[in-house]
Amino acid sequence: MATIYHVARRSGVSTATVSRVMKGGTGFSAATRERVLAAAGELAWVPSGSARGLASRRTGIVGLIFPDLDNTDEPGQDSPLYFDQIIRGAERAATAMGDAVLIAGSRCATGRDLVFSVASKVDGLVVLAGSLSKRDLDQIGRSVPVVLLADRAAHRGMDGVAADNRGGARAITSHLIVGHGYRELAFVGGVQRAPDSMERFAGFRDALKEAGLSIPEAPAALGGFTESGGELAMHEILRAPRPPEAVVFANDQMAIGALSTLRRARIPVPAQMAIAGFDDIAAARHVRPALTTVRQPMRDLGEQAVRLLFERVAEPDGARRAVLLSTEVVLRRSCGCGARVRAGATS
Amino acid sequence: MATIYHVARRSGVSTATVSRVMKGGTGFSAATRERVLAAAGELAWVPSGSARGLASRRTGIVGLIFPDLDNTDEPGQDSPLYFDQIIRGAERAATAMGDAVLIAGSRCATGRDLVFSVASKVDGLVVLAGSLSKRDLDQIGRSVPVVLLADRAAHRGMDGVAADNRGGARAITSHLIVGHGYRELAFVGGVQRAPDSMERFAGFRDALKEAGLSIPEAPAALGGFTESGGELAMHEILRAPRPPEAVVFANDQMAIGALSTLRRARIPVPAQMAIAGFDDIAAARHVRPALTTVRQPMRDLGEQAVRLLFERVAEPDGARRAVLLSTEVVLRRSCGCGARVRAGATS
DNA sequence: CTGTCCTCAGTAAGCGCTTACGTAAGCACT
DNA sequence: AGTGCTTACGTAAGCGCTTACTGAGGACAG
Repeated sequence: MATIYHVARRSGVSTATVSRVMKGGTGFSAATRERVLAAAGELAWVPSGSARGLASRRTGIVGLIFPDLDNTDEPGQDSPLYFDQIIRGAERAATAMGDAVLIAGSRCATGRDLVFSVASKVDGLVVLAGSLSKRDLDQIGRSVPVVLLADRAAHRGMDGVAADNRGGARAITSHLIVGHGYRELAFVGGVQRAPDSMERFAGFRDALKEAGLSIPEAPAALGGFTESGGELAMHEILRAPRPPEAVVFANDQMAIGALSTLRRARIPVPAQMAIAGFDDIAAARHVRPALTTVRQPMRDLGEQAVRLLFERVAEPDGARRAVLLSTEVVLRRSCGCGARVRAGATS
Repeated sequence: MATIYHVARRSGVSTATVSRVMKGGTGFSAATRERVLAAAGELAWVPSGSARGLASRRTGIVGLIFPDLDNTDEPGQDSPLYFDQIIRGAERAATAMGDAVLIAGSRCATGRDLVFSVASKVDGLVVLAGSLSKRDLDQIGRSVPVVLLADRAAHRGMDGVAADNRGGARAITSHLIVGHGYRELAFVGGVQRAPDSMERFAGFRDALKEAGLSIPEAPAALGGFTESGGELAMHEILRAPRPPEAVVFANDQMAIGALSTLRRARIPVPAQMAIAGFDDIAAARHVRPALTTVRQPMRDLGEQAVRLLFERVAEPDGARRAVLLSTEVVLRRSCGCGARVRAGATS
């Protein structure tokens, strides 16, 4: 394999000049530049990323840590976390700065080690909520800059970006109340104490309070964030002496499961019961009735997180920042809206 | 930031020993090991990936090049290429070997440069079909091992893995003919000369020939792989004096678009016209009628590609290999099947 | 003619690891 | 005591770049 020395010799300059040309800075003539580039081309030389990284203390890579990339979803199922959109957003922001994105799931066999190995290869890390224990997070934070993604509680001294779950849930619930006049609403959570679910429930309660309706202490049911969980949750709700007019789910998957249950029970949606989800996964448009939901700006989340990371890398001691991205209510049939209309954004 | 020297001094050993301990090999006592690990922990030391890479000529990273990660899909739309599944498969295989995955899209502003920059940071590259020109591919291939993903034509001297598009299309078309007795079939392609589309069309023709039916020269229409393209293609097909009984689409997106057109035209599916897609995207289960389609083993593709890459890295001069992964017909309502049943795999 | 500044380019000292090689000590067996 | 093997560890030479420093030469002002 060719090295910078070969290229330098072949083009008759020093390695310093080759380096300068490759970095694209200044300090060389046009003629020199051409000679160097020609030599590099002829030798098919690609500067070693490792050597560059070592000498310049910048790898040109940002890391993205997911909780469980390696999960065993049925193929053909949506991932509840929209990994791909986040990755794309991150990739876009990184590419704009000439960086690449290294990804890793933390929940696999060798997860923890992997994370540390990734940390050693990057200039900074974007960590999704739930990927790391507080301890590991702290430890990692001591060796590279970290931005938390979708972690409601900005960790001590770390930057964070998240979607406005609470505002989104409030907005969609208000739409149900104000736009359609429902007075009996229920909320279905994912799993006990899941931060996303709790925030969305808080937003749900905000809207009820605002409308002067009575506020439940806890979600009417829990569905584990899955379709089948949503089916069961809906069964539970139907068992109540007086089922609600509308129910808000903590994510789309559960809402879609609930739709199946309702179809089987021959309960017309939205005529007899209105349904709303959260996330706007791809399937939400395709189920019948199409699902009213709240869109999370997943791609923007990834993009902003990486931007924040760059800022932190450039200025390690700047003030920490917590960015909150607004969500968007997407109105479809399941809430009772006739046409597909989009409401404004929250916050 | 701590270095190996600090750790060595603190634990009273040489850097060589620290290195050996970190690599997890042999050549040190248990007591030494503990001392080193303790020192490393106290100093929050993470070995520099760059330095490691430079000294050992292994970065522990595999690269994944996509054509257009940075595309501007509507959020909430499926990506036609199942990027996330491929990424997961790749990540799984890489993680199993202790490696991480670096991803990059090649079609963005700085795409080409990015690809070369990625090439310099990895031990090998998995390149998706359509990401690189033959020239660039050759050039990259001269500096790192490359495995082609989903590229029908294994490039000179490169390993490749792909799904059995032709076999899958043949299988699903045969099902339409043999299973349901349709004799008038049409095929809708994506874009002119798109390799995937052409292979699937070839499989479609195989099945017709096998059944002794007359074989069209070209697809009945082209839909550009998008939903709206599928809607238009179906309009075109309906304009024919005698529309077919069944139509096979080169991907699910177009088939789903076609379903919309048919619903609006009040043509019952599958009663009056049967529909089949290709890919088994998430939405295929959710549209009504649910879409009969062919599942591509996307995750396996990613996994196999990375495995192949490791083999090539380990043995640079071994014989090149081309792996063909079988596809699976997924029967749902849109072809005329009553219940959701799964047929066997192809090839 | 001298001093100053600017441009283009070379010299060489690292960057933080890995690893080939060397050494010393311990042990078993002559 | 000598030989040979094994284990445990240190020495030091890189790996292929970047960059601070230095310098040569030319342009230009005084």
